Amino acid sequence: MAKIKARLNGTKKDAIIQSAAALFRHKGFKASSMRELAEEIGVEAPSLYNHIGSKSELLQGICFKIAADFTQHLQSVENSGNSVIHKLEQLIRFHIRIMLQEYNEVYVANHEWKHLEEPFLADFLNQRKSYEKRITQLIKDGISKKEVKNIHPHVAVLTILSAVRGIEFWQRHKTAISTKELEENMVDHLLNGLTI
Amino acid sequence: MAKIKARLNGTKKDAIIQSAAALFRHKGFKASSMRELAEEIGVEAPSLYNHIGSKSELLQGICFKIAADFTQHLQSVENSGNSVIHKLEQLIRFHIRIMLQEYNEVYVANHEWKHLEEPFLADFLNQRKSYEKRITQLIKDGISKKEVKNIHPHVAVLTILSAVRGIEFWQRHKTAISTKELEENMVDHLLNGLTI
DNA sequence: TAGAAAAACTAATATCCGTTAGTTTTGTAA
DNA sequence: TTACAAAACTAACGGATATTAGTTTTTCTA
Repeated sequence: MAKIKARLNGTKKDAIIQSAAALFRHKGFKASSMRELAEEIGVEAPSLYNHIGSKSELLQGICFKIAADFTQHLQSVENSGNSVIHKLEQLIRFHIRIMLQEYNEVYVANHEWKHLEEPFLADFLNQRKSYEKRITQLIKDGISKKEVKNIHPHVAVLTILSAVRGIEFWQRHKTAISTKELEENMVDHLLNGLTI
Repeated sequence: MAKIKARLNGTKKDAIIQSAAALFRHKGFKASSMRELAEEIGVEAPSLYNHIGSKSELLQGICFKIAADFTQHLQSVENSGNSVIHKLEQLIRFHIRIMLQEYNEVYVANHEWKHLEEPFLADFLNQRKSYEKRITQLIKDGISKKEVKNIHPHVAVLTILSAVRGIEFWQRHKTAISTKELEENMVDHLLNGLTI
């Protein structure tokens, strides 16, 4: 029987990908070896290849899974009939939650995508670009509806997406503040600013 | 005579560090080889060792140079007698400027520090922590002086520092917007928010 | 319980890496 | 021009890497 334990739901391949995400997050993709990954799972390195195709494939699995999650959520936000500010709030909250929930995967997608090989690299970057573009359009709509101040839309998107990525740092202080408090404060800051 | 050209001001070692920063930024530290670095400079790999001690030393040079720049600037801001909001503005503007000015070095310090070896890794992380802590204290002061809204100070610092790091992405669109416009918009967004 | 399929193992390979040793070339100063 | 020092070169080493081939063990199914 396989020594590689599948999580209660999911294949062994999924279990490997999950371990890989943790390892890649901790050491970086290039600095992570298949031998290390195998050891963490309790198996010899070549045994991994009964379940996966290659090391690169692991990175691809992680990056495209996360990209799909974000794209799908954006789609549903766009389709909701809410105000622009409310849509932005939904997006910010989703980013924060998925960052806390699937920390390793999101971190890897954010930091290690450059080690994707073509044509996956180009595909990934296109998806990112399209995601940014759609949020930029959202802000433009907000400006023309006078819901949002007349700010440079692309700069605003950049500011929001980057700020939200910073939740990565929060993993260290997880106990010091609740998810809810973190969410409320960051949403308030990004939408309403710091001044009284 | 040396084929390695020193920049008009600076030693050959400095020229190597500068090339290393560009290479590490583009491919990541672990994925960058000394042979690649040498080729970019127009020399064989072993020749580099007439000027530098090791690959690790290059990363150290980059990371600690940037850390020192930020710490020094924070010191001067703390010593200025300005209001808290103005101090925050100064910090944000400095981050944006140095990010645009020393892009490669800042990027590497932000993304590749985890490949520092001990005791340098611990030293670097301590400096980061201290930097964050001092800005957190700044915001606390602002709150008690009623200059800043009653927000969670650590979350605010996180939001600002992360947002500002996102200028990295801006290198791609450099022509589309001026530094000044970028600065004004981001400062306005982070201090005053998005709503009208 | 027998046979098939899945998944583990060992051994090995070719490649790449940072770095050292030893030598030769180049530039500088007398 | 000669001697010294700086910095280039070639060759090579020891170690790590992802992956393959071939074999044995384990597990599932009938």
